[in-house]
Amino acid sequence: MRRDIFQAIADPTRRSIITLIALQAMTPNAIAEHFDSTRQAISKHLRILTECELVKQEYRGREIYYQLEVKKMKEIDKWLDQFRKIWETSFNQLDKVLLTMKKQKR
Amino acid sequence: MRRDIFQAIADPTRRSIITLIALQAMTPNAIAEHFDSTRQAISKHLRILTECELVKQEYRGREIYYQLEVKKMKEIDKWLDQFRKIWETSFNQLDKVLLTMKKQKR
DNA sequence: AATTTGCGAAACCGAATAGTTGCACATATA
DNA sequence: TATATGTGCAACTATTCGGTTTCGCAAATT
Repeated sequence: MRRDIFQAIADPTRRSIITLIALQAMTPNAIAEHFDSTRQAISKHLRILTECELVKQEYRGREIYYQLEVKKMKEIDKWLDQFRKIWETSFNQLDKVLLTMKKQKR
Repeated sequence: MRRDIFQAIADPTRRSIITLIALQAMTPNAIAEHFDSTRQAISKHLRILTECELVKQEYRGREIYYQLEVKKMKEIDKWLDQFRKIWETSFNQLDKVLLTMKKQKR
């Protein structure tokens, strides 16, 4: 199923899960312990995160380890690029204005 | 009303609007011309974007000009920082963990 | 003064969402 | 072999979401 990564990170619980499994692979049960909702609810979140490839699974016996696919996060970073350019240039424009004012002062 | 910025950028139409008014302030009518949905639908999106302060309004007569508040986008960038640290390491820590797990498996 | 234009708000609707409970099933463990 | 454990899936529910249509109102235009 095709999933939107921005829709995936819209939910605060999912963002917490992402942070939780960023450095360590964890099982659904272990993850669920960090939240108030049921294991099934967490499982649903993991399904959504897996569907948009933000999270990868590794099967070990009856356990499944989930862990963040960090590379996928770059997509958000890439989308931010267009705005990064703006907030950098708007800073430059401010410098420009300040510079002009200094020049006029003389 | 308190709004979540991540929930705001979850909708593809809203992301398009954001890009559209990133460099130029625009009226709802002008924005709506770029989409298939009605002006009222766009107005709803603008309301949500305004509520989470991603967009600023400027009243001019009976017209209202909407423009992106670029600074607010930095919040997303800031959230990405924790993951940027991970993907920027030359030897991915995540791969390291996986390797350790595979070794323990043997 | 009468009409047109630009806008937001309200009421409504179908679809999606996030949560629950109750299962089925494979894998460990006794 | 019998039981406990880890997991995903299905069915159901309340709520939210994105869209439309209809309306009211203020500002511009005639």
